[in-house]
Amino acid sequence: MKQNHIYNSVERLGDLLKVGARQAGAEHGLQPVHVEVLHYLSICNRYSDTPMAVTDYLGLTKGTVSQTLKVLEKKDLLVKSIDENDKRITHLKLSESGQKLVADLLPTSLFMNACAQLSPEQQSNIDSSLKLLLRALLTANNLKTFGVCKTCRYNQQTSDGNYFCGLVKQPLTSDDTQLICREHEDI
Amino acid sequence: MKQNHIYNSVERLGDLLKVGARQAGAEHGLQPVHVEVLHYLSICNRYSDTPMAVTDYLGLTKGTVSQTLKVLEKKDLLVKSIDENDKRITHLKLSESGQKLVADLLPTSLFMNACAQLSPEQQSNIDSSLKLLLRALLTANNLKTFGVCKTCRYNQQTSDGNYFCGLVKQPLTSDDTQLICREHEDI
DNA sequence: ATTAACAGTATCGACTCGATACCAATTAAA
DNA sequence: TTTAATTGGTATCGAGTCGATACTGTTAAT
Repeated sequence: MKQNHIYNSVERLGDLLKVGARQAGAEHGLQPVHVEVLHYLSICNRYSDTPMAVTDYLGLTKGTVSQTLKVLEKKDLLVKSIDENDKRITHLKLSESGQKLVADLLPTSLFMNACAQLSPEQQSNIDSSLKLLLRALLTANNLKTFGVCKTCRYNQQTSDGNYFCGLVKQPLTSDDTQLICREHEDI
Repeated sequence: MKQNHIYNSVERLGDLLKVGARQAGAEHGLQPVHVEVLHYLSICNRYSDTPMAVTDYLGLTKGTVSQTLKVLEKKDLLVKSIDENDKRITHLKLSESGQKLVADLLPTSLFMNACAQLSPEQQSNIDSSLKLLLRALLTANNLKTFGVCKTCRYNQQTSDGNYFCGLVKQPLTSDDTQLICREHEDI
C-alpha cells in the first residue's frame, strides 16, 4: 500500500509548510492563507490575477477568498483594478510592499534549511516526483492545472522565436511564459 | 532555483489534500484538523497517543489541540484514559466508530484517483523522494521525526527474532514496530 | 427583451488558533 | 524534606477563517 505512505508524507509536509507559513506570516500579522495568496499573485500571469482564479487555485469558495482579499487590500499589499473589457472582472496586482513581503516570506526559512541539506541531484529527483504526483492529482480530479506556457497546448512559438497564446490570441514575452495560467491545459 | 519549484509543489499538494480532507470530513461534521488527528491516532504507538504528542506532530499549541480533542471525545470518536504511572498524562484511543471513520476517510478518494494513474515504479520513486524531503525538513529544523522502529536507533532485535526498545526498555511485537513513535530518532 | 450565467461582495454562524492564565502531578534543587 | 521549577493538560477569550446564503451588477444567450 504505497498510496498510504505517499498520503502520509504529503499530509505531513503540508502541515509543516503551514507551520512555517504561520510563523513567517505572524511577524507581519498575516494568516497562512494570506501568504499563499500573495505567493500565488507573484507567480500568476495577467489572465489569472483575479479573485476567481485565486478561488480555483486554493480550492476555497469565492466568498471566503473575497474576504481574504479585502484584508490584503486594507493592508496595502495588493491593488484592485477593474478589467477594461469586462467590468465584472477584477485584477489583483501586488503593491510594492506586497512584492517586497513575498520576497521576504518565500520560501520560508524552515524550507530553505531543508533544501540546503540535499544534493542537486536529490533536489531534481524530488522536484520531478512532486510534479508527477501533482499532475496526477489534478488531472484525476478534473482540476485546473495552473501550469506555465511551456507545458500548455495553447502555446505556439512563432518563426522569429517569440511566443503566442492560441487561446487568448495574444503574443507573449519570454517572461510571460514563466508564469502560471488558469487556462493552462496539458499538451 | 529548484527550491522554489519544490516549495510550490509541496504547498499546492498540501492545499489539495486539505481540500480533500475538508470534503471527506464535512460529510461527518469534521474539520480537516479532526481528520488529521484521527489519522495520527491510527498510526501512532502506545507511547505516542497523548495530547502532547499530537501537539508535536501537528505543530500546533497544546491549548488548540486540547480543544480539538474535546470535540472528538464529545463525538465519541476517541476515549481518554489516564496513565497509571504518571497521572499527568492522558492516553487517547480511537473508539470503534473512530476506527471505522478513519478507514472510511483515508486516504481520500481525491488521492486514490491520482495514485491509480501512476505505475508502481512511479509510486516508489515518489514515496522515497517524499521521505527524503520530509526527513531533511525535520532534521534541519530540529523537529521530532515520528518514524517507525525500523529506522530508530533505540530499536534492538533479540536473538529469537523479537524486538526490544532500548529507550522504554520494553519488548515490542512486530505489529508495534510498524507504528510511529514520538521518541523516534534516526540511526 | 428577457433570461441565464458569471464575477464579485456582504453577512452570518460554526469553528480554528494562539495567547494567557490556570491547575495538578512530577521532578529537581535547596 | 520542604521548596521551586517543570511538565501535561484544561479553560477562556479575541481575532480570524471558512462555507452557506443571499445579493448586486455585468455580460452572454435566446
